[in-house]
Amino acid sequence: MERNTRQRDAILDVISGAGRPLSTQEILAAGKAAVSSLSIATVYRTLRDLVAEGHILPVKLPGEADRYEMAKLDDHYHFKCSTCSKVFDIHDSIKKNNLHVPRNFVIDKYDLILYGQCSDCVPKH
Amino acid sequence: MERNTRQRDAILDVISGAGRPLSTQEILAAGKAAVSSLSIATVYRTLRDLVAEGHILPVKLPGEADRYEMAKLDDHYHFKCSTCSKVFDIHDSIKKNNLHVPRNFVIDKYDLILYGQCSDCVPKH
DNA sequence: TTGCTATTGATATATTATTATCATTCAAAA
DNA sequence: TTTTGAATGATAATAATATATCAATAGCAA
Repeated sequence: MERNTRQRDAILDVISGAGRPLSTQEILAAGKAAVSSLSIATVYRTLRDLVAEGHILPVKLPGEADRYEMAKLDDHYHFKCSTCSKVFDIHDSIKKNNLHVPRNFVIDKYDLILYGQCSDCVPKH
Repeated sequence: MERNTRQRDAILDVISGAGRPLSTQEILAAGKAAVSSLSIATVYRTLRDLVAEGHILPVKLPGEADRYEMAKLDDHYHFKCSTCSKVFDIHDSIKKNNLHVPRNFVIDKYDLILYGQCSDCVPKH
């Protein structure tokens, strides 16, 4: 129950080569360059398996479908360009002692998402 | 085309009295205390109108339906309790010069969401 | 009060993302 | 090579929200 298929290789290559989280449609489109018959069903199935195996992680943004990126990246948060909708990794972290919560609340983790314009979409002056 | 209905008043009262963002189901349940016939369709319609009029704002969390809170609250971010699923306002902000983005990226706004246990759900020692 | 019509309640429908189904294909063991 | 069943592709089914429909109700102006 574990075969090395061209589809699976293509999908993992696309994600590991992207450098930013990709949507299922981006993965489908880029994967077709390697396997033109690639189907969206295979994309979803393979993503589910790769997540279960710990190779990739879903990136969740409010009101949007999951994107995917390699697991085991350094601490980072995400930047979404409001114009082109691409999401970028920001390799940085905020210090937990900069976060203030009410008495007796306990923080497990946080999600920080920045919104704005990426360098390709910011208006040139 | 603008009537003051008991339903609309009840919904706005529920939101303004909550002190934290509420889901549509929470609004429906709490609103029924004032108008027992209240329907989910009216909740959605009224929320849409209240957003359009600028009275309330949607609070978006990854992978979840919108919650709603009063507009024009001070700067704050959100804390979601992983146990009871309630979302709380944290009246604080992070300084934009603590955020680092690539050259030529421009930040418009950010979303910070903390996850953990609220005071009601944190295990007592 | 009455009458008009915006709003409501109940429910059907739309939307969007993801999963299930199943005949066909193909990876890989023999 | 041949064989076998896991994986694929195409598409139907599901799930979870949110919107549209429409007869009945109820604000509110006269």
